[in-house]
Amino acid sequence: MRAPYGLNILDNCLACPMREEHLFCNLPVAALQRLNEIKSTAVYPKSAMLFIEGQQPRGVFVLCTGKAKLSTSSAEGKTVITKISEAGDVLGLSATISNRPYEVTAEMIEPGQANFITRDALLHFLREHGEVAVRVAEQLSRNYYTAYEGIRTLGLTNSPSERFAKLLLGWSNSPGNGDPLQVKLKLTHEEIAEMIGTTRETVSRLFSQFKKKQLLQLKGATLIIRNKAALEKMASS
Amino acid sequence: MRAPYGLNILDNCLACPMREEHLFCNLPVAALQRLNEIKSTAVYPKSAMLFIEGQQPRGVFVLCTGKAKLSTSSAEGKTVITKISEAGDVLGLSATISNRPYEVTAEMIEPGQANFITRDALLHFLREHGEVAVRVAEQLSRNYYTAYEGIRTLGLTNSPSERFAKLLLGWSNSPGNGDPLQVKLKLTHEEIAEMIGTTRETVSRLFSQFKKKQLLQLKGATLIIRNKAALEKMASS
DNA sequence: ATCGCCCCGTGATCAGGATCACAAATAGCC
DNA sequence: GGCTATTTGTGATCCTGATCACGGGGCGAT
Repeated sequence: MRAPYGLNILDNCLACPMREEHLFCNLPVAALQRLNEIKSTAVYPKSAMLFIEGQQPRGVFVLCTGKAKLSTSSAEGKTVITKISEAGDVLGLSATISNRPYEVTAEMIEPGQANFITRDALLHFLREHGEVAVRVAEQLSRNYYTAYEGIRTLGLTNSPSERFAKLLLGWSNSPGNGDPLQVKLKLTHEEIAEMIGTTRETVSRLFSQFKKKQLLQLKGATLIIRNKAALEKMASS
Repeated sequence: MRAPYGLNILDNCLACPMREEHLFCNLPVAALQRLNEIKSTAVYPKSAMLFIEGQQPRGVFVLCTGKAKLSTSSAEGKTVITKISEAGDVLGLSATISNRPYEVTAEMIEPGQANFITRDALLHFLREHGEVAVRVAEQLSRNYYTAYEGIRTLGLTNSPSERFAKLLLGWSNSPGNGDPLQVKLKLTHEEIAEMIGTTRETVSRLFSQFKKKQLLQLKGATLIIRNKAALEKMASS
């Protein structure tokens, strides 16, 4: 098996090591077998676009490895990142289900593999396998909750510092990862700014301030949280 | 049939005059009949709470008549209104499906009737009637899109005036209603502020400015849009 | 090594809203 | 019809973060 971009390919969903943790992948064998037949697999380099905001939905992408950022932009070039997707996420689901244009752009920020399922194949598949439709509804609910959290933080929180604190805590409470106080930074200040609705400069200043206040520390690209309690107080202020 | 709060009760979904326009109500007769059996009907006065953010989901409400506002609040009492729900909307769906706490508070702002379906009954119903599960997925996708729009406007738009213009245009393009240039105002400035993430005072000033600029006009509680083109330019600026 | 490109840090300025504080107006309500 | 409670208009002040500007640093290509 070729390994472009230095990655191993997971060709068979049934043999996928992460199958169990992934909502959409942890299916009855029969369904998964069928899924395995209708999917096509590809590996993407960094900054590859899986799909672009406004395109007619071609189908869904199941992210197997790597990370992607989901973003939306305004006419004037301002951008918001709505989510950093990780392995196991299903991208483009709501657009594909409802047959409306993709509402976000999905761009790889870490190279990885994604399985693609065309809209037609997916719809057929869902009709055949009712139990999967429930998964779809679950995933949609999840997406909704995430979007919803976004609204809460953007709407209820007018200070960038508060949102910044929230973001840092979100990273440190990363799921599965036992509350690490160290996080590898993978986003540029610009991208962080796009996540919390502020500017690059402000993010830069926030890092400075937070360092000065002993809330955090930077070792190269590793972020160390020094005073979690204080961050939590800021975040919920 | 009693008519509390001056409203007629729609007791039978099959005979509902608005059945066709409502995504969740326009079902095959067999399914609707069953739905009719498992629902319970109630009429709510203004400012009645259907459910409150954080509560365990008891089930869903199908709004038959009237309007409700969906909102979420922070610890410090700041509030965002995420949506004004109209007849035909299904409230509490994602929370009920995923069995997570209601993520918003639903409060009637115009008295009306709602049919309630318990979580258990709904889940049974969905299993029996697969075609309805598709409706649910559709409705969830819809909700997602709405939430998503919220993020876009809150995140990409930092000026209240822009968001205000957007809101006005949203009203004037109200669905089904052939682009009326007149809209009956039903929200207080405070509530409008909560929709566009600003303060009551700013909304007041925005109305003044927009009137001065001949963009709109007020006749009592009726809003008349005077210069739609200009509003559109502001909204997409 | 050198160039060029993208990131990052930080200063100076500036404006738009948040906030506070009243007064006027309106809407319900008995 | 009058009375209270809510809603609205508007002024004054203040302050945060957006914007502009520029220099330094890292890193990959050639």
